[in-house]
Amino acid sequence: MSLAFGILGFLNYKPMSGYDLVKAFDSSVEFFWHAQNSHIYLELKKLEKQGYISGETVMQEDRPNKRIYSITESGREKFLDWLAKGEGEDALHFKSAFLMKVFFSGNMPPAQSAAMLRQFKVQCESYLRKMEAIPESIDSYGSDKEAYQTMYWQFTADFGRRLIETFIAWAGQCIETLEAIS
Amino acid sequence: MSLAFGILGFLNYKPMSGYDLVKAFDSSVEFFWHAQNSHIYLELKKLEKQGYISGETVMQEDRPNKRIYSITESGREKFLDWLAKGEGEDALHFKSAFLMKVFFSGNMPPAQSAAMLRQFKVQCESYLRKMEAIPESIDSYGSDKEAYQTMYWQFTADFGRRLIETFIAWAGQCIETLEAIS
DNA sequence: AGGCTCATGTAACCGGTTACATGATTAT
DNA sequence: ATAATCATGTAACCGGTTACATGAGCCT
Repeated sequence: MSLAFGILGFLNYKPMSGYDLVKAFDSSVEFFWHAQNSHIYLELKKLEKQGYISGETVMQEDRPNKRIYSITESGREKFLDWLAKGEGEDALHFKSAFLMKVFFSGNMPPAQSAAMLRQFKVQCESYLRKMEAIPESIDSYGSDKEAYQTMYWQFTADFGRRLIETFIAWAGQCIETLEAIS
Repeated sequence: MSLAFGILGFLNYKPMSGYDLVKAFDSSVEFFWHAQNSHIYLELKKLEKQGYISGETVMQEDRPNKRIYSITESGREKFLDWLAKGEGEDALHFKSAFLMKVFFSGNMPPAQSAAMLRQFKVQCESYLRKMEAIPESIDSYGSDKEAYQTMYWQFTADFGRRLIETFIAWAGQCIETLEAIS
């Protein structure tokens, strides 16, 4: 259900095409909600059929025609309802195949699991460097009157940074422990 | 695919029934891989059909009969292959509807989003208290020769603790920021 | 009498992924 | 020439969830 709310959220800012939405997802919520373009187009059709958004085809000459979607009143209502009610227990819910692998890593030699964790740590570090550019890009994007919107974007970006830092610290300690016993 | 590997991982320790597996998931990997009992039973049938596990019905008098599954050679092979190869980019992948809500929280009054975050923080704190008992329960469960298995269980539990602490610190800072502007 | 533990499932559904397909225009 | 950008989709599949169903024995 959540992709639908993401779409409604973006369309609540302003009308957009499927293509615009793909880019919006990619450049903002990507790290905690990856969306396939195929999925977005599917969901747009569904939301339109349900009356939460309405699309209008815009003819273009030098580019392919496009379909611009706007949120409807009932869509806005649905979105705001979703926003207002807390996630409850689900807020903490997440899935990680990587942690499952760590859980069962007693089945390989410590040297190998240490190598796996070292590789993971390196990945985190390079991801963190990429993330460090995000706060500025948010500030430059949302200027003027949207300032109180961008604050929340900053919050999620900040969480991303903290999460990666936590991963790095944790992996570092696991590696130390593994090195100590071998 | 990952539930399958979780099942193979547990059956690699020792043969178990579906019921045992439900409990095993619940009391160990639950926080990063929740599994429905219906799903586990479904997956067991599938894995048996594929030849990765084999089941044997055990008759009981005072309790319902049960079906004990053991991992096969090809199952063990598949499991170890999965373990050995890294997750690549996917290791960092996760989804959070809660963060999506935060991202769009500019659409409600700051007081309301602050309340949401406060509630979230309280939830985290009570979850953390529950988690603090886990390390001991792991130590008592995996005694003696399994010591080097339990180390990895400790790793994942440790990550869980750090994650929740990160959530708490982050939420605290968000709340402060929100209070400062209102 | 009521609820928990043991024990196993089916059916319908849904959210999301993978793979594939098309085609013009514009920038390098 | 080649690749990227703009722009939109379809079909098959799959992993997982929700809701429901059953029933004996044991504990309080």
